[in-house]
Amino acid sequence: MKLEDLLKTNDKLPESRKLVLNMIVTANHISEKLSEALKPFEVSNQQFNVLRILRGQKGKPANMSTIQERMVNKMSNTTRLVDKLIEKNLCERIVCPSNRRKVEIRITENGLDLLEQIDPEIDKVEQDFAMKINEKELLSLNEKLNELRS
Amino acid sequence: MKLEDLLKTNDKLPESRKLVLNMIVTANHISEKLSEALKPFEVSNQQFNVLRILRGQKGKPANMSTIQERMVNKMSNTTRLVDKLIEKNLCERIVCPSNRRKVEIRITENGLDLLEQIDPEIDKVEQDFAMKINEKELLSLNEKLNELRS
DNA sequence: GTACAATTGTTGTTTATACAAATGAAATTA
DNA sequence: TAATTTCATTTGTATAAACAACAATTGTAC
Repeated sequence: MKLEDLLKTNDKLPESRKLVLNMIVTANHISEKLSEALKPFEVSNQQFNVLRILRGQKGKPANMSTIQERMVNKMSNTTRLVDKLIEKNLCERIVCPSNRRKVEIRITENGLDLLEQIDPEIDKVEQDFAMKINEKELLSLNEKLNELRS
Repeated sequence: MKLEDLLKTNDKLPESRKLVLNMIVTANHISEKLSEALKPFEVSNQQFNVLRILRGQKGKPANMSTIQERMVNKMSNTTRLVDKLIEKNLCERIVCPSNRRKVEIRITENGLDLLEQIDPEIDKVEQDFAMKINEKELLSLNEKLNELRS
């Protein structure tokens, strides 16, 4: 959908402003699709993000700072996010034996099971989204997005 | 910055997933730049968005539903957002005389003055961001983002 | 005109987020 | 070894967002 139609404006916007608005609107759009897909599983985008990070550890536990630096949305409150996951028995927290300032967060069997159920749904959302452009465009778009953050 | 470095992952991600993550991360990045620029003026991204919509009315008042449909982040609570702007004397609300369910929101002189101060700062952020790619790429990127929402 | 549905905004409540300060443990240093 | 600094995480608090319920006004059918 054209940006101007979406924002229902008649004004001619400069391309740089269009880019900024387009980025934000498009990212919102895909975030909504993701959270819709996650809804039946009762986990938020952020909670899902943490679960995937924990699975990515492949058995090794993660501590708070590791999770935080790998998150898509850097947010201050990883503690409370992990608390939610623990309540749902999707991960567990143990005080690190070698350094008691640290904690070790580990995904549970339960959490791994849930991720396996969720995976195909998320793949579908991601592919439906990316499918809108062709393979070559996809690769170049990913490169361009990297450049925009430099 | 490369996405994999940003998320500090060693896993090879499929391009469709990269696109989704890249979009979200890049949009967060630009939103942060915007809210940094707005900070000295003590308005949030959303409040700024509403102010620009009101200015775009060119003298005509807007009602709640108009504002809502033009907002970049569709959010339920336009009422309270406008309340904040009224507190700061940046806009005013009058009950619509022809239909008393409706309200008419109008930007104040004060609000217009503030926008004039803010404008160059935001332009700068937008241009710094878009500058990272060349003019031709910028145009094609904007088109591609439109397609991704279709 | 009265009843009923639709429209337009507002409010209440719960949950999430941002930022700063506090806690408690470990490492450093004097 | 006592005091200080640094580190890793947690907690407090204020603000914002999401979602549902509510209220007021209008339009329409009878």
